[in-house]
Amino acid sequence: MNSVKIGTKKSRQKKRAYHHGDLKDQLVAAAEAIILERGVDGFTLREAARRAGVSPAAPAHHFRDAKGLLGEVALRGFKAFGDALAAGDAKGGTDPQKRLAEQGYAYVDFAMRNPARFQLMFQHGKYDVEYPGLEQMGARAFGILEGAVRAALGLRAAEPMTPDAYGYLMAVWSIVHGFSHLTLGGEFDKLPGLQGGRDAIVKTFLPPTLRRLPAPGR
Amino acid sequence: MNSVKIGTKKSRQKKRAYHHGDLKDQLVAAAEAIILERGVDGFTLREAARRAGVSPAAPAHHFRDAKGLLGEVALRGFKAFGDALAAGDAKGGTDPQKRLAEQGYAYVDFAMRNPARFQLMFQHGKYDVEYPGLEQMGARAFGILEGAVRAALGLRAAEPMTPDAYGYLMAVWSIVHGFSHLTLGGEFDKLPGLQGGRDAIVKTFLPPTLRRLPAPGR
DNA sequence: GTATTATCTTAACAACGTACAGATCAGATA
DNA sequence: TATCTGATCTGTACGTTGTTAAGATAATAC
Repeated sequence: MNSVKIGTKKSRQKKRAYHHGDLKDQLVAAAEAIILERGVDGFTLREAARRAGVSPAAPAHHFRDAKGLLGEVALRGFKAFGDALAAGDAKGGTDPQKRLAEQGYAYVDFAMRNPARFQLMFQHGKYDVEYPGLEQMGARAFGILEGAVRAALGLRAAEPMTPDAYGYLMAVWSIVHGFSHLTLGGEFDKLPGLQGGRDAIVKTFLPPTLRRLPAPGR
Repeated sequence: MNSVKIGTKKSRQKKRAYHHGDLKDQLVAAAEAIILERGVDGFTLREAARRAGVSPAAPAHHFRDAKGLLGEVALRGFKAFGDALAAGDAKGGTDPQKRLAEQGYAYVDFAMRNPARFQLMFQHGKYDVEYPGLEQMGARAFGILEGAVRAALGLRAAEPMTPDAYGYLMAVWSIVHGFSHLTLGGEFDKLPGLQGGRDAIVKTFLPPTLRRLPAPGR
């Protein structure tokens, strides 16, 4: 009845071949699913291997150890995070204050849409911080935020950041990060009048919060 | 030569008695030492038992499980945290803005002085959130912060919090919490000109950050 | 003094991360 | 085509973890 495709290299085979063919990516996908379902602490390398259908020793050929696999997850997280911040920045157009506000919203929005990834990314003990490319990907995301702060303060690219600029940057970063962290931690859940889930909370309270960001004094 | 005190109930004995006598507190002390040395993830129940000089099964008579022990640690953390916030509040005197700023400083200062405890307290998955007394101790600490916000907005105790008041509260909480979390996470370490350790960072940059807190609009 | 209860030990179990040796397969070389 | 080489995966095993069950010991109550 059904036509059967067999044995071609890329076709889905009922019985998995001895060689998996796509193990690395599937381990990453499994890891992301696990931390989403069970939290960052709920991750185990063996469970990831189980979901990919391989033995517990198989991942070692693609990642140095469990923290290495989570390093790859963090790397992809910072990539997506940077992209989200850049998109927010672009959405802000030429108005420096709007760029900053849009980036702030994008920051929190990313955390809401990627809770497990976000929480992993800021738990340095959980993954291999030396994982190749990770540091620069994090620096890239940070740089996008710094760019908007520089613009808001009228600093050119060559100009060094002033102490006041650093203070401003830290204040902006602190407020969006704190908001994200507290929301994901459920700390705001106790507050009454916040029915409607996290999205509603963000939509309701983030704009006025960002509006409270200090105007640049320069 | 030496006079020997033996067998009195409270005296330190070279060979520990079969009954420990002070196991619960020593387990808590050991747990706090471990998370300080090795991070929250570095904690193991067996290591805590080892340091207290008892078998791995002994803690079960004082705490339901490992998360229960960390629940006690978190409980004591929230107690000390609330005390610190209250002290800051008192230091602010009668000026509502000063009360709030002093509490903000106390918030960050607590995190800097109790990094492991602070990080544990805001990692709900790590400890038993149902641990007796924990929820109310957390609510107490939160209430102290809310009190200063109410005062800053001129709200009486009986008066309900307005949506704007909640927004203000969340902004204040977010900024001090985000600052604490990012500092402890080492995220600010990359920023140049911040040599001198965390204490220096706080002393230099927290005051201007707090000065950027929005004035109450009422 | 005896019984009860609280406290601790010993022993065991399943799950974990990881290392090691060997099996299997893909692709290059000849 | 045949063989070799390296990459990929399995099977097995070791030490560590949290937790439980059964028994030993000491403090307390009666």
